[in-house]
Amino acid sequence: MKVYNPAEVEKKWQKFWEENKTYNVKDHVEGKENEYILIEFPYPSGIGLHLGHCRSYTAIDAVARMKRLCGKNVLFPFGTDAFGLEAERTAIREKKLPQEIVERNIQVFHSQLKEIGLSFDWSRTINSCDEDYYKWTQWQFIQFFKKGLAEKQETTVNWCPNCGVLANEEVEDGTCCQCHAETTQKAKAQWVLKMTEYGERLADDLDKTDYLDHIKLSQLNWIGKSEGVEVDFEIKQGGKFSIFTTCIETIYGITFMVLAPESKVVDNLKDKITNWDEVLKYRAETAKKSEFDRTEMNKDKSGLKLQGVSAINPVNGKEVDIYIGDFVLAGYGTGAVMAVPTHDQRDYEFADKFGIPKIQVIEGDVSEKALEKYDYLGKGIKLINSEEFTGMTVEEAKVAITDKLVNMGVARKKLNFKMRDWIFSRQRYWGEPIPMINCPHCGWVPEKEENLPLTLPHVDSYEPTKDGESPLSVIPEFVNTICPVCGAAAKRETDTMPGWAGSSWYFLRYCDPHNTKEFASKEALKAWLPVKLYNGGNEHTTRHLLYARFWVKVLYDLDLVPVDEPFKKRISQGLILGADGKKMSKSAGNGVDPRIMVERYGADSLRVWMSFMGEYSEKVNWSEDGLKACNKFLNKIWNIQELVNGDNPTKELQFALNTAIKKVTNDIENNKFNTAISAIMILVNEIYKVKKLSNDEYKKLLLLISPFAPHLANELFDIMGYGRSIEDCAWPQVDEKALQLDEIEMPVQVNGRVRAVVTIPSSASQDEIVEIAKSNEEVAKFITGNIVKVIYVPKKILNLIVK
RNA sequence: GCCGAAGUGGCGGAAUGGCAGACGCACACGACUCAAAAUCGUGCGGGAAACCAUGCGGGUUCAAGUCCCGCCUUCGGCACCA
Repeated sequence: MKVYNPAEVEKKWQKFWEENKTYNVKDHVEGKENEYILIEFPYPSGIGLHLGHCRSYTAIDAVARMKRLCGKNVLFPFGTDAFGLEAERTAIREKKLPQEIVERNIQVFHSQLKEIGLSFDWSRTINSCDEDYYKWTQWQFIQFFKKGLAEKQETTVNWCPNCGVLANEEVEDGTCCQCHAETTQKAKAQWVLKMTEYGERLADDLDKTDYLDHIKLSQLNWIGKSEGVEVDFEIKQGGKFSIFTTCIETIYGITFMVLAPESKVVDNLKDKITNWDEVLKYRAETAKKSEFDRTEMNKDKSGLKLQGVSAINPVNGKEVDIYIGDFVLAGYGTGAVMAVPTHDQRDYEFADKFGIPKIQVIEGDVSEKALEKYDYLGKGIKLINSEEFTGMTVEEAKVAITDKLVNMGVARKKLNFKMRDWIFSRQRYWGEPIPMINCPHCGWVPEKEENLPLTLPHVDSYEPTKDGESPLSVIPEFVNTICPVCGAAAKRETDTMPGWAGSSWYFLRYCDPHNTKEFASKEALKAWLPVKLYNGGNEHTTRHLLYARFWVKVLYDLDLVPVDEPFKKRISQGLILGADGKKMSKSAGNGVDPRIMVERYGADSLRVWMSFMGEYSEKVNWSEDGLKACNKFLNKIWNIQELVNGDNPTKELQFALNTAIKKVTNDIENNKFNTAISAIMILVNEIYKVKKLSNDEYKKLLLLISPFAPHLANELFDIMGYGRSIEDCAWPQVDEKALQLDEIEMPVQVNGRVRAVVTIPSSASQDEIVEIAKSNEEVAKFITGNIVKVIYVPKKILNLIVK
């Protein structure tokens, strides 16, 4: 017998798969059901594949491999997401073009992925920064625009006086991470996709998916759908503004109103406001704070009373003061709130700080803190101090007050979303150019679709400009163009799209990656969608997932894709931390290069260890000892060759084998890879105990390990003459008969404590089992009185309650 | 702060409300060997025992790592990193 040599075996099979295009898939195969299994396409960083990629890719590869053996026609594609700030910064640092860096990195990625034996369909590889890919990203943006879902809006950006617009992660404690200048918030017109129009469907359609519960919950919380009322407030000195509230029942408790400091309403009142200087000062202070700082609950409440103006509460005509406060954001809701200190803790603290009176309108104790909706809803609590509504329950009053205001014509029922529209502009070089043209006569018009892709010009300098405009804005050949509608001289949009753009639809392109007429044909999309299993990082369970769902819903409404939910099931892998329990990083020096591990122990050992090291969705600490152990385990499987003894299945092994088949099948299906491996280990231990097995039993063992250790399993298939390739075989079926036992072990408790484990015939009745239990010495010792109750859970436990 | 997740032996981790610690690592002992490595086998939470043990404090239950209430700690996200 040859010794197990992973390097040799793995090279052989990787070559075999490549030459035979084993994992290339057709859209239709007679008699086979299609199944689409997807991993998030990575950013191809220069470091190459890291352990985190290995963990998720090898685990999901195991799912794909098992599904194929189960007779499914499996699409399991790979691509790279190369646009974005990270690539741009790397390029600036290395003084190279992003294009060059990306190309180099992708090559490294591909070869590394092949070295760990992933069963991707390499004929479908895509890359989000390729022209024939982003052509379609641009084309889809134009469809969004034509549908009225893309428009320029006034937004706020982080502003550094030296470096221009900054990403949030480039701002540290109010200073620029590059030059350490103080940053401010600045208004800027940007392209926005109107995602809030899809808010309700994005929330409700989660019911159509099988996402893990916590992922659904994260999505729902992010969307933050709330039902409430939008109410108009007249300003005594002229004009009006609206607020949104989910607590209309507290409207009689209003003692002040708060506007966002930068609100247009405030500008309109400029002549009436007698402390305008203070307003300007407060605005300047606010501009220094990030949104995060502004809305943080624990911070000191800040605000400013607008002197000389007041608002009228429409429900009772009462006059109340108007404040500006930085915790109210101009871009969120209506940019104004009603304040009821007795029933909202933030308003309570604000009122205390500014000496504003409080009016209690709901029964309860408000002497120390506000009585909030979580305290009073659903308990039949009644209103006070609310004119004709006094004495109604909160729930009755909600309806009655809304009706009254709606009838008065000053209010509307409304859905509000915490989720905001998607800011789609970046003043960066390394992204898809937004294919829009600003014509002095026609306004914003899209580039002609036949002219796409609008290519990103190759330039020497692509660092952000000092004036905060995109690097493209200083390239006259790019900027100057003619209007596609009227032919007048016009200027191109110079902003590029965010990294999220290409990743919002790449899974559609995999269905038909070489199509030059459409982003994908209807037939191909129909053949594969929806994605059956989508795996990605936990950090993407809110935003990327939401953007992709939104994008697909829009395309669905345009009749361009056949599904309105792209992903049936979504799961996430946990992080791999360093051996020291800290995040792997260069500075911590705790990083591990998968290539070196493959060199030392082989790809199959690494694959098995990745799956075995812990619960898939939980973080784990790296340990090379565990990898060594997996190598040892594969060696044991290799050495079983010598124990194979004829073709008669041994009865003693059948129970262990079928238990393993059942467990491994269920576990892979449910993404419990660690216990799947442990089930195979138990089987192998059993084989070593019995020391002989049949060809059929060995073959089934090899099939069970093949999703995790495909090279080893294929090689042993070859050696044992079970077939040239494991791909031609079927996944083993459970023989339920082999799982039937004549006798079972039954733990016996007395008063809830296990006192013995007795062996009982599996056919025994409850009474018989009680008799067997009572006659057990250990049990009898603890039966010191009468048995007053017997709790028997078949096949689980017997509990005797003694008094 | 808000949203989400996690906390179990020396370590990684198992456990549809039903024998806590499966499986593995490390360790110890034994077999093989001149010897070592490799391999194979045995043992392995604490405690003499009664019992005590799943981050902390309460509760529900015949029975709680698991369910409920209140805390603590760690990690991820919070909209221009993707």
